[in-house]
Amino acid sequence: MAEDRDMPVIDLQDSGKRAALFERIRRDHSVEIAEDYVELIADLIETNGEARLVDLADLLGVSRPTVNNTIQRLQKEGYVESKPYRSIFLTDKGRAVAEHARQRHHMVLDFLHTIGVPADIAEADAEGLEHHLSEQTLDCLARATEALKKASGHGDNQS
Amino acid sequence: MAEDRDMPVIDLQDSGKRAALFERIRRDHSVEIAEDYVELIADLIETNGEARLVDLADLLGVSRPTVNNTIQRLQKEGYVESKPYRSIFLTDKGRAVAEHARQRHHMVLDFLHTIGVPADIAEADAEGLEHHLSEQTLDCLARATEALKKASGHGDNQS
DNA sequence: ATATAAATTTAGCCTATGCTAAGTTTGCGA
DNA sequence: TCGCAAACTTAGCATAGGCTAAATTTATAT
Repeated sequence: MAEDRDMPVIDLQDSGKRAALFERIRRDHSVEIAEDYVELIADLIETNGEARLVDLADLLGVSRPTVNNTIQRLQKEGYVESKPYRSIFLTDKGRAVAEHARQRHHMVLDFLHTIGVPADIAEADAEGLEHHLSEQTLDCLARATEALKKASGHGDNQS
Repeated sequence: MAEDRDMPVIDLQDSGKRAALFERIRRDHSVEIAEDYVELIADLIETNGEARLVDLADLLGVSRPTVNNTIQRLQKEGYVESKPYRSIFLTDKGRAVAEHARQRHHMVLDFLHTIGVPADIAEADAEGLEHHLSEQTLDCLARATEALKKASGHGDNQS
């Protein structure tokens, strides 16, 4: 069991590089919620014709005031638009983010299904993963998914 | 490319299921930081013999008081132990979490390398992804990595 | 031995995200 | 039309995670 195991080998010298990684994580967090909201708002508008605060709260599992707060932040940041007591709309910026988020969501889900993760677990994990993929990783993931599909179904592909 | 595309199809009926997914995300967030700290503390102890607050702060890219706050929370939650003005130690619980986190980190990194993500991008993405993988997905990911390695190098491709 | 530097802690502030309880507005039905 | 219920907002609170500035403690070097 004497592999290379860990080799953490921390350069206390240049901690800046490592610090930058964590900085990205922290930055991502604030974007994550925006993406979840915006994606859900897009879905609601498509299926219901409008996005109401009360539906968002139910679907997100948080209280109405919480949604209200966040919507106001998202409005300040230019993702959504809404007038008091009216339903919520996406700005162009918001729509772009929603579309992007949805693409990533589909891709991650497709990948997870392809490697054999059960549907419900895939749904849950995708929700967490989709916010942490760079464009390049997304590309590689798409190619890997294709490769795996071909490899597994080379004789006969089910589904 | 006219696939099934979106099909959001929101069940306003049972929003509980969807809400549970987001609840998991929120819960994960509080665990994420704990994992990052604990993993880093383990690395520091291995390489330096001890984990000092000042090194953690530098490596994480946050201020010393911030680390101090978090360490105190982690102590309350039973991950670490430290007496005032002394360096930081892991509890058994903390060591277990660190080991688990490290395994996941390695696995994610191995996978990302295998699908051709450049090393520096893989490092950055792994940092975000590793906290959002269920055990089952981790298993599937390990198998997929093996499959891809075999597939790409089955004749004798270089590296 | 003691001054000084380095490390840690405390105090006080900010923002984001949650909450409940208590107003307002809107809109529908009688 | 007008009252009431549902939807939304405001107010006030909590926690987590950031920060800077100012103690305080520890360790080092002369």
